[in-house]
Amino acid sequence: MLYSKSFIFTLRDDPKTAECVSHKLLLKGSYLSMISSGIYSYLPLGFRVLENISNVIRKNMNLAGAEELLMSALQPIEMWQKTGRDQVLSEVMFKFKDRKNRNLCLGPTHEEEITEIVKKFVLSYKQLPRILYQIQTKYRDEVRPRFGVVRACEFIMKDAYSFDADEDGLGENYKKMFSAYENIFNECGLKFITIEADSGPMGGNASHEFMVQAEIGEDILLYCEKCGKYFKEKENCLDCAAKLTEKRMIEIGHVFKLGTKYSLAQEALFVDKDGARKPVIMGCYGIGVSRLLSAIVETNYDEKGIIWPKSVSPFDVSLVVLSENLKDNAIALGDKLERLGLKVLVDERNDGAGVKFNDAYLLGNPYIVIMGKNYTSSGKIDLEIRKTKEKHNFSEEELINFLKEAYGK
RNA sequence: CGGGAGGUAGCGCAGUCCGGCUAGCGCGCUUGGUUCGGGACCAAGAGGCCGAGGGUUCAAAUCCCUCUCUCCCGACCA
Repeated sequence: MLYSKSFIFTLRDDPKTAECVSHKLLLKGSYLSMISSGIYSYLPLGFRVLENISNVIRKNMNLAGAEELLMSALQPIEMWQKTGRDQVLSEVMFKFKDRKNRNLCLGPTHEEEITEIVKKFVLSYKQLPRILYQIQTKYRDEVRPRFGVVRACEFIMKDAYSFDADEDGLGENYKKMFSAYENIFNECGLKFITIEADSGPMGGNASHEFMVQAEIGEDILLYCEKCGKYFKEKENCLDCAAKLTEKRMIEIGHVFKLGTKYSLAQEALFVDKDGARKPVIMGCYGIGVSRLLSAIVETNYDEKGIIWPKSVSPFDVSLVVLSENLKDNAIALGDKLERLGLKVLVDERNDGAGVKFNDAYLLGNPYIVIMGKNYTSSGKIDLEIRKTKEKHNFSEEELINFLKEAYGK
């Protein structure tokens, strides 16, 4: 992909409307475009990262035996009346009427809808257990949207729902999802912690939150420097009694054991082995996909810009060409790398070296490859690792082998 | 929803107290030339209903009123 043909328009100055690091860098790097407060469009770069995150999630959900579907965002209010959550979530729902005067909302979450679907098809214990998930846009009329895509009114969420015939089954699925989440966040380069949480308006009897530490975190946990443990309560460390310090945390995922709250209210019943009709036992598991964009940046950046983990970066390589007469060579090298399955952004713009380097640092792709006077004089290509700043001087063949190895190609 | 800060060119800002504007500056953009391994230089250009509406005044970006949008702190947050 050629830089000059890409929809990449970095800003030189920090955007004024952004205060926090991730929001600033995502706007500055033209990953996002703000439409209104809490409403964002993902530009091609941002969309690439979103897709990469989604694919990490898909891979791990599928491995855990979950099946992907896509539910409607448009929902009739009546669906919510059975569980009473039309009242509970009334404030956050975007509500309106259709031409037949029917009350609709844009789904803020999907427990009710998935329960209606499962109720229709799952009639026997033989059809259990199941895990279904989707990656879909949610709508919440937030009181105070903030930090860009961290808390937005329209956002992308991965929501999964498990269905079991008994508590043991739920326990197993809960564990499966829990460890899938650990894999997902690890692969996304996030240093997360887990903590037991209240289930709040979701209902249910057990839940864990996955959190990363960041300045802009909206939740506060107490941290023990000695034990490296986090606590919710304002006591001293339960292990070593040391004083605790406050840490701000971003919630990136949340898993809940829902039990029968929804299945009872919506009469999602199945016939068990003993012939009795019983409510299906549910769990739900959410990841803020668009929020991860911010969370990853918030925890992976330096003074020059973003440092994407390899798993989610928009490109694998920023190939910077510093001489106009090397353009063709660079494009040829880019093609070669792309045929190996690498994503390469060839910066062949007629701009000074500083501009190109700074943009490469800002955009944050893991490898910066430089073709310039070293190539002209000795056929050598420079490579800089964005994260470690480590530099190499390679022949073309060495470079290709290095990148092949780095990406297991 | 309470408190605070803001809205002037695509982006970042000055000007607002103390009215005189035919509204500036930097970046970016266009054209030509010189540069070309670290946000280059010269020359010539284009680009604004000064957030919106009303008022005061000979005269409003500037003063007054109303509204609106954005950001921050807090409350809230599946």
